[in-house]
Amino acid sequence: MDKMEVDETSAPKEGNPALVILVGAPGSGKSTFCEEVARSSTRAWVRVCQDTIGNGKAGNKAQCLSTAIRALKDGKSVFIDRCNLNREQRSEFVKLGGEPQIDVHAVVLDLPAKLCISRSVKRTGHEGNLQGGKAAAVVNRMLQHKELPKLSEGFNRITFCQNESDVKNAINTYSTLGALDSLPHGCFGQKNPDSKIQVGIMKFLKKAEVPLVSASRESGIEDPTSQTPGKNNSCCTDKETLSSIPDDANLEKMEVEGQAVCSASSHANQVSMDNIPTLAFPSISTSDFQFDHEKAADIIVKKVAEFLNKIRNARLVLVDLSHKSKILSLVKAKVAEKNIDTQKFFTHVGDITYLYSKGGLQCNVIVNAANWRLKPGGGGVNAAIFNAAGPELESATKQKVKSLSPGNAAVVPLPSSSPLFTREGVTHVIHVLGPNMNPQRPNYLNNDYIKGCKILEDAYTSLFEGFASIVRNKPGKTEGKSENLERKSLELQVQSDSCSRNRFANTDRKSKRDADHGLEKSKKYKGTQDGFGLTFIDSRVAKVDTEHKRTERSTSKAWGSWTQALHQIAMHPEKHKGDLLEISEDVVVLDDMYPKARKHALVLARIEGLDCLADVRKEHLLLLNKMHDVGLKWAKKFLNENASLVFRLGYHSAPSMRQLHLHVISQDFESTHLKKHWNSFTTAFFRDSVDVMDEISSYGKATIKVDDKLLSMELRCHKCRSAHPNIPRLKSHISSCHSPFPAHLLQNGRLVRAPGETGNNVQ
DNA sequence: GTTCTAGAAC
DNA sequence: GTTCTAGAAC
Repeated sequence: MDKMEVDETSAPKEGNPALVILVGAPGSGKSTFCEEVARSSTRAWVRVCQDTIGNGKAGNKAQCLSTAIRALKDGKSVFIDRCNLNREQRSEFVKLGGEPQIDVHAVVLDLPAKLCISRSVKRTGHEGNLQGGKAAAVVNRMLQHKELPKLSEGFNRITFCQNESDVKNAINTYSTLGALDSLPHGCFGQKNPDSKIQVGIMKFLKKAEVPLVSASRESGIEDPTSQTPGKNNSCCTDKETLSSIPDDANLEKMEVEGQAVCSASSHANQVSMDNIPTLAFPSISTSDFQFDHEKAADIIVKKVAEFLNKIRNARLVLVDLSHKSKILSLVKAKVAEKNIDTQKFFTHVGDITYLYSKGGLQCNVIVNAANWRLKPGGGGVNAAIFNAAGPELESATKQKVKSLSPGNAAVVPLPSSSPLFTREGVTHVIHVLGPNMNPQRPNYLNNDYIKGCKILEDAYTSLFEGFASIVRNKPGKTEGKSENLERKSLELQVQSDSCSRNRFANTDRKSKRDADHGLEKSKKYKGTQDGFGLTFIDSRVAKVDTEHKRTERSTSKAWGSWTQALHQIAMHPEKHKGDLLEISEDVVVLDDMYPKARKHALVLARIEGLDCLADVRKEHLLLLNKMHDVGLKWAKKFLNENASLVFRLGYHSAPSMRQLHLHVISQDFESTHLKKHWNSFTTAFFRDSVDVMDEISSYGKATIKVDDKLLSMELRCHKCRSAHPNIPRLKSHISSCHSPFPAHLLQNGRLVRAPGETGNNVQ
């Protein structure tokens, strides 16, 4: 193993203070857990309990945080004894582990709700005053919103306990943790991490939460508490989880595949470095764009050195697929001549989309060698990253940027649903476009290396600055005691050399926004930026812009800029191909960008001038029929995937988005995006497609209910018609309402179900 | 204190 | 349409 690739000296020091964040509902036994461990442990444990922190009375999160900080400073290990049932509640505590020598653990007491409730109901004199009858409701409610912790949140170790024997084992594990010991990193004891995904598939995908137990074992760290699989430790009873540990056979296989596999000891090393924000990047332009390797290597080393001089709490990794990579060897050779910290910059051989799961390297941010359209496909890194990240990256990218000029970078936060996020812990992708020296590709620089080098330097500057903006705004685990200093120095440096289009303002809030937009060719600034050899992009943009203005003028209703998206798609579906479910002569079908239910698609009319239901006349009847049929077809397709759904097809009386569109929406309304829209889908404001067609054919016009009262009506369940005080309460009701749909919806085919599903088979 | 919403900005 | 957040409601 090359010394540069892994630094042997950074193995976790033994005996780190541990920050153990308990996760569990009231009655799950958090306090008991802490007390039992503290009683028999030789370590000094401090239990931070929100229920008692205010002089024996309930306190707040801030008090818990400051108590925890104090205890950790004193070298004590800390239990955070509060429910911590969702990521957000945990995040600030996880950040306390910013000091690399603190191990951040989660212990999840994921016991049956029944048990928690019965314990809560029975107990008296509970610290949090949660006991008796109201406990049941509270526990139930809390468990509805539980989010199990993931390593990607910043935990070094997570122990899941699903029954009392698991809890016993975990208590034992922590009780016997001496002052000088540390526990293996990774995920332990989760029986079925995601019940939606088959275990076999998880195995195949090499799940993100690869337990690192083998790593520390093999690296010779003696750990009295780490046990042989299945022996005494709940964490190791899960064979399926264990099987994803790269054992010898797996290692061999990965070598064959040409994947980088660090030795097991490197896993342990990486873990200790995981606290540092890490950027993994491929060499830009040296592959398909045929940029001279020697020159590129010089630029990489120069830019890396510049960046590392500015920012201390970050790490850069140059990644290539093959051990034979010429650019890696060149860069390694050049780095060796320079005074560059090999812990802060090293090379890695492997697939950039499997850095953590296959390479054990935790990288928060990865760089994509993108094309100017920011489209998936092509090949190489771009194809690999878009493939691995799933459609989430494509839509997140599209939302932020349309195109990229050479030398520029665009930071795209990765939605947490993306496999790259869940499996690899990648939070951002930075798209970057380098100079092209390949005559076969557009914008060929005709061997002009003066221009080429300048653009390549700009590309690295942009992408590193993009990374800096992420580090600065989302410090994550780096946010520790030195946070303020670090932030300030970073801010000053970035400000002092900020280029004209990239300004960071002083206030947190503003700078966050700026950073989001700073480095990229955002939609807003598109066409106004200077770029190299990019006239064709800009003229294309200009054309679109004038088109906007023209169409805006032609319509009577004043549509704002954000209302145009659907219209643009209807007029130029080919430009949005990747986002669309279907394109035909008359209609375009797409998933609603912000689905208000488990399935929510739109069927768009493609003719110009048909903006909303009010515009529909008899001559559009055929089109309406077509839209309905296509909507029905897609509803059926969705029903094939999930027969329990029920669909309703209809139009909003007064849509917010221009261009007539038919909603095909499942009636579960199970979506985080459903907020104030409830009444627009469940009152007469929503015009069923079948009714609209009838009205048009009978009267030549559709009934439109634009009364504001409809939208501001009380919130009533669409099935049982019960009223609810607010959206969250309504949502929790509809998630469990088994009433049949009201009679009028059952008529005339207003509801679309799977054959045989009558809706009467409720339990 | 926390949850939720309304209204402005985009 | 969403995002953001002040301040109302609980």
